[in-house]
Amino acid sequence: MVLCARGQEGKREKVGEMIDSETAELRVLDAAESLFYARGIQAVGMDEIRTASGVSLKRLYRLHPSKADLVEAYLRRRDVRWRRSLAAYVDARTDPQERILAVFDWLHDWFAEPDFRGCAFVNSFGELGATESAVAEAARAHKEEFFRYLADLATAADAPTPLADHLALLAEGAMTTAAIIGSPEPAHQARDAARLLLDATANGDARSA
Amino acid sequence: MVLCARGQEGKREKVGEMIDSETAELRVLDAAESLFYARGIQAVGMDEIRTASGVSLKRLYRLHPSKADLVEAYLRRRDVRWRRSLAAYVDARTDPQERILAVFDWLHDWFAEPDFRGCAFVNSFGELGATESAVAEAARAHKEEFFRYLADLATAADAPTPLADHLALLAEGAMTTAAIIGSPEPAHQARDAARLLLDATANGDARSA
DNA sequence: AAGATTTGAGAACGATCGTTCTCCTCGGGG
DNA sequence: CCCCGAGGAGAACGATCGTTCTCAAATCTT
Repeated sequence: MVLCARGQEGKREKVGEMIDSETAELRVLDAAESLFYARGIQAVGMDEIRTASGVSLKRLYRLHPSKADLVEAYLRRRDVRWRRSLAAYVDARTDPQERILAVFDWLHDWFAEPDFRGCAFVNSFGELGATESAVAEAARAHKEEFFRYLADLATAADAPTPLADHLALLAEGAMTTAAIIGSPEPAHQARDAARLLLDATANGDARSA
Repeated sequence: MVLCARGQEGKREKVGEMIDSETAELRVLDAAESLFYARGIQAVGMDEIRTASGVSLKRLYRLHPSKADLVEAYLRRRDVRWRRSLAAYVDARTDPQERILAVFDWLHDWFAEPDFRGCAFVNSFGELGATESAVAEAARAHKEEFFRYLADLATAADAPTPLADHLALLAEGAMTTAAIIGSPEPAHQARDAARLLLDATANGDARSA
């Protein structure tokens, strides 16, 4: 993944201000993530990423030969970090039903962050999904991974298969609703709904007309 | 709302090719809706809307003095047409619970349309919500109206207040999920979940720990 | 019928942006 | 000590886009 053949020993370690390729890449990805997520992809120019990261344009284009490449790197990294953060939070609980509900607690914490602006993949899909197929594919893959994770949590709780789909819809709806109305409250509502669905199926499905 | 003082009688009716202001506005809005929805707002230039609508740039800018103005008109019209279409579909049913479930049937029909690409407001919000506050506000207002409609359906079915929020999250989640995975199936899943929630509360809330 | 006015088609303008190029600096090897 | 290649800062280039302007044709007014 790293473009320049990271290092026959310390060929270019220079002094003081000089930064090596790995930290340059980190700074670029940090800047790209902050800016792309906060303002949208098309609203952020490469020059702004250069300024925010402190990396020269030349090096920026050596690390990512095009903006499309940088966008893909941004989405890739956002996907793994987002899912890792969620999994770390859920792993603090042991009871299978509690682990499912913890997903919505984690969502609430996320929604309450001051710079929360919805799901980066939904936003990117809405902006570029029709034009850049790589973005559409990244969003699809991210949601698929997330849904698979929910499905694993559901089967661990002995919940029937469709429940995982229902949880996914609640979580997904909470994300976009929280973003648009600007409140973390949908996380609580989604958690309540998830609780009802868990209880309804646990108590035997009394589905009368 | 109409800019040019629509008509001391037929002041400008010309012949043949000439089109009057009302049909020009319709053609512009049709073109804007198709293009903005299909490809995103920033990906469509004013020149393309001119070509698609067959209206001259001058007239286009007389009807909508800026692209931002056209975008707001697009969102306004999309909001009322979308909600009108949904209400017409739901009004074909009389049973209060059936009316709630009909929302998800309507969603399924929408998702199955070949050019379905998610909720126009979610997409616009993701693309421009951080930059253009009018877009963010339009999305918020649209979701609020939709949620109010669901709340009315829920109270008509004697459902407890939080159920309306749960239905909203399911519908919202189904929209973005259907868009990203490219399948209308989430509508069925959301309908199933709604059904479970309706039954769970109808049968008395058996919430045990 | 003739001048005033409006319109459409499209060129033009200015700004922005992705990408590349230039120039200058700086460190290392003879 | 002097050439050399690499790197940084930023100018430059080409394309796109929102918006305005030009100019000629067509219409309305009188």
